[in-house]
Amino acid sequence: MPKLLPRSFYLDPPDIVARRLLGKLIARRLNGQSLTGRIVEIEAYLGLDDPAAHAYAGKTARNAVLFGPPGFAYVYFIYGMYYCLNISCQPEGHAGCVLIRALEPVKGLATMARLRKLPANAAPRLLTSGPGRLCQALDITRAAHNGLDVTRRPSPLQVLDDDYEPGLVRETARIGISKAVEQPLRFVIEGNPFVSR
DNA sequence: GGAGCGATGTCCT
DNA sequence: GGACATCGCTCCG
Repeated sequence: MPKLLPRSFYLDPPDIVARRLLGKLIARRLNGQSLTGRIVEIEAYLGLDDPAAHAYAGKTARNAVLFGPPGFAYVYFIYGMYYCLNISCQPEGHAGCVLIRALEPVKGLATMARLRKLPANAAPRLLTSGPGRLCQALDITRAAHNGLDVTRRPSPLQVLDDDYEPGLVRETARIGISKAVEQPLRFVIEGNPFVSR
């Protein structure tokens, strides 16, 4: 039986937490069904000293969750179309987070395909490989999930540990940003086909 | 299989 | 007004 990750799991700096979250499960409870995916790609965003982070400019209404306690979902709307899922890290007052960039779909693939508006037999790679895609596949929105505690039971959004051991972890530069591009704060499971692009 | 680009809402300057 | 932690579509080879 997978274990719910406790709040203490998220107390450390984002790069530590990001690496440690690889291989863990995101479980989305939707209409009595469980949509589950394994984290295979993730990025760390630091606080006030990371120009690429949303928290860089200081606390605003949008990013307030980042400055709160660890273990809470930070969901934001991007490019007028997509949502991205983050989890806050570090003690209250420290604005670190991790961005979930890709999942390996585990359970509920047919529902994920429907939510992505793809045919039921669509390639699994198209379901959750990318931060915008995985939010669509799991029906994660800012209105419903921003500020949600992911360490609580029950919850529509949880992070679980099923003792899966990821193989080799590769560390790379982050994707899609224009500032602090050189920092190696992206972590992927080496060779996993569900890593984005 | 890769480069180029348009779609489209929200927030900050 | 511009930037934006994206995606899917074209067009080209």
